[in-house]
Amino acid sequence: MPQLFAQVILPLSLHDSFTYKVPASLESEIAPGKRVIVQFGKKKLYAALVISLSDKKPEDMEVKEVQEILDEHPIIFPVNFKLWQWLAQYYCCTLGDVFRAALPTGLKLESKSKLFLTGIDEPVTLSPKEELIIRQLQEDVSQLSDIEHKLGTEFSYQALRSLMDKKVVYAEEKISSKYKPKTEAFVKLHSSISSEKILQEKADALKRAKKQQELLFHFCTVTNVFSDDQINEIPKKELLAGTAFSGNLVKELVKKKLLVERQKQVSRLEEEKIEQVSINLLNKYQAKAYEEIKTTFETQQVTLIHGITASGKTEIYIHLIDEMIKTGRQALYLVPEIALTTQIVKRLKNVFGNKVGIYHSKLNSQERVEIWEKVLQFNNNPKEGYQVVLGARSAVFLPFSKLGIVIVDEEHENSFKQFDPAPRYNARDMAVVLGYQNDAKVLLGSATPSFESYYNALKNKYGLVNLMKRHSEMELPEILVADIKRAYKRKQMRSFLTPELFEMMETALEKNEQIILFQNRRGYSPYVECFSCGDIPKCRNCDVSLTYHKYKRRLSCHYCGFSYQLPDKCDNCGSPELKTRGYGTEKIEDELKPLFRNARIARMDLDTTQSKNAFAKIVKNLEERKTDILIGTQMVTKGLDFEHVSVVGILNADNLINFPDFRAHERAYQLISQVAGRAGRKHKQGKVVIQTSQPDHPLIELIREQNYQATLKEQFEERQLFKYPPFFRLVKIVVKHKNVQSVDRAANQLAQHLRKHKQLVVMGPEYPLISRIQLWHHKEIWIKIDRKLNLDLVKKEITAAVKTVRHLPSNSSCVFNIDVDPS
DNA sequence: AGCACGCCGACT
DNA sequence: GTCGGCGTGCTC
Repeated sequence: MPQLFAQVILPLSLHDSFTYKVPASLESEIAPGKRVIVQFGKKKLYAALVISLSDKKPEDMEVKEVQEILDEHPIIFPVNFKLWQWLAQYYCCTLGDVFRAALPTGLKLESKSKLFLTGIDEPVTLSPKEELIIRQLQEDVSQLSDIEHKLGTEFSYQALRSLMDKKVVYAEEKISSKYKPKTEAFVKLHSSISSEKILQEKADALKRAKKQQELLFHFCTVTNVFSDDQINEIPKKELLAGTAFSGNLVKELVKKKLLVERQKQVSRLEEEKIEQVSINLLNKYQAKAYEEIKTTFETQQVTLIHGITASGKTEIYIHLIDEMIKTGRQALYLVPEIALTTQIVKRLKNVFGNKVGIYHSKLNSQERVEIWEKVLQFNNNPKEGYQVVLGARSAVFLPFSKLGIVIVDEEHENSFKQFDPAPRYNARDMAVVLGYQNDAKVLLGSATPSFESYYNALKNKYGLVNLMKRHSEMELPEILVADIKRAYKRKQMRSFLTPELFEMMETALEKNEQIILFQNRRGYSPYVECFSCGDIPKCRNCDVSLTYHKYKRRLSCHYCGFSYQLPDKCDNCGSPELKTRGYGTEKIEDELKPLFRNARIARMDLDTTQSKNAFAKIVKNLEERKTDILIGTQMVTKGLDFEHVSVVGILNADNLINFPDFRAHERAYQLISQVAGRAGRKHKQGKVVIQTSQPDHPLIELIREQNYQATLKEQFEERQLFKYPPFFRLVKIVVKHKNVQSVDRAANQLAQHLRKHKQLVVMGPEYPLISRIQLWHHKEIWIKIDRKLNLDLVKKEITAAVKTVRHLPSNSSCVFNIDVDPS
């Protein structure tokens, strides 16, 4: 038999795959899609993924051997790998990047250098730095990276090498599995006890060990032993729960061969007992939309549903999923990260029970591996595996084998786009590709569709279904515009509130109704300023002013996390008068208290939702009407259904409208509409107040009318004129370096190379809004690509240009990030 | 991403 | 003279 070789990819940002010899002993077991341990480079070990096998020996090179096979079955299917390849190509990244993004951490392994004492006790003289390393090893810290970290500048490679030369210390590469199945002790009756009679005899024999006898009887009661609905085996924990029996009694009974105890593998995923309910009936508008979607699916792979907030899209999704899974296929339901609230999760579990898996970033890596396996399992064992997955963007990578439908809710959300690291993918666009590759239907849903998706629908690339009726006879909210500037001039402002909003809030509170206030900035104030010299404290790593957080009394950078105690005098001139400027959510909360003394006020932003259940708690309090006024950032726009919110205030629309980005108007429209959608539930018309200093701005008027079509039209004209999506494709290249001159030079070189391709519109290089982040200087080049051009070819040219410039002298420490379809 | 190799400045 | 900085290129 000829020598077998395996092509593998590594979890590193490398373009090529690598070939390893397959030893004869592993030949029968190796297969594409399985992970193997290989050595790569001098000493590092990795879990690599086999992508193909061949018997051709690679020429002119030494080939190492596969050391071990990690998986019994492939962990991805060929169709999943097809998506990986598409992704690497489309987003101009390596397969290694995709590998890293796709697999949960628990399935990615990398060796660590570990140091050990040889145990030689001959007196050797050691230098102080050598002593330090020895001391760490004696304290049982053996991982090299830990020692380096703990000793900091005191660590020296020279000292380590010298210790190894003296044979006091030796090093080894260790790779170990991060995923350990969870086990639990289970107890069952000993197999020799085969009848009730034997059991009775054995129990009688225990009369001198009263406690043991009692426990045995207790066991028989809880397991219904020898009855029809007998439980064979129960968790020890459950057996002892609520009793005074000790674990030692179980041991005694095991010793006497009455019971058997063993460790059994259990799932980490909580199997809550959730009440199964039957699927809701659709109202006539929902039913009509549902039928329309099915009709479009006959001719279209992808359909967009434009359904206003509270029109009941979720129920339609559930009906579509239900229908699909009855045919034995799988469903993927994608939502933006923060929309993964208990509400949708609960609803889905209610309807689909344990067929549903939830996949999001708050899960730990062990739980993620178990979900991965359950999705994988569906192929061979549909009863045990997950047929429906509700997840955030990374759920597109789960190993589906029989995908039938993909639903992307809130498809306009930019949290579907991954910024960093590569692959910079958009899960909504990947969902469309998933649809084509798996012959699955794709439904994109939004109250304010992204202009890209709507364009595709208008061009008949996607089907389009409208749902413009709110359920339960709810009316659309009334939207009012309040002029901040005028109120200021007339000295009518109360703190940050215009008289219009203030009065509405008072009335609402009197009627015991709830209020949501939206402000797009967290912290107390976005910056502080010295009253005498005008100095504004800035981050020392980034090109931004520091945000003041009053509760922590700290100035902190929202880009790198750098923070320090608020100084009591100006760092520049020593004046004690530091003024806070602008409004963050924290300050709003602070100033609201004296204005509405009896109201219960809560805040929802990144700072108040860090702990695991904080978000759910805030939502719960609002639902249970323990909160009167909720102040929040973007977060309040997502998936919250509140019945008693009658007033929504947008505190300052100016910074949304004036944001220097071609999508600013689209975003402002979406954001304000989404927040506005929180107002007015059941039977009552809600009120929305938009505070702005530009009440006559055309966009404000369009938002007030909730005129999506006109906003779209106005923006389409502008985008066509200035060559922006959806008419042109965009690729953004970010050049980074710790040194300004180096970024400038490299970025200019790159722009020059790109401009050789006459068909490309190359903008820049320019400094972005924040030109330095974590000591790295940034410069951006934007490329506008005509949709008529061959995109693959253009990307090859761009990648080639980046490659050329990267290899130009002294550019090697420059970082080049290619971002396709930046958001 | 690591890691080694090689070329230049700082110090015993 | 050597140590160690970093810039460069390779890893099956």
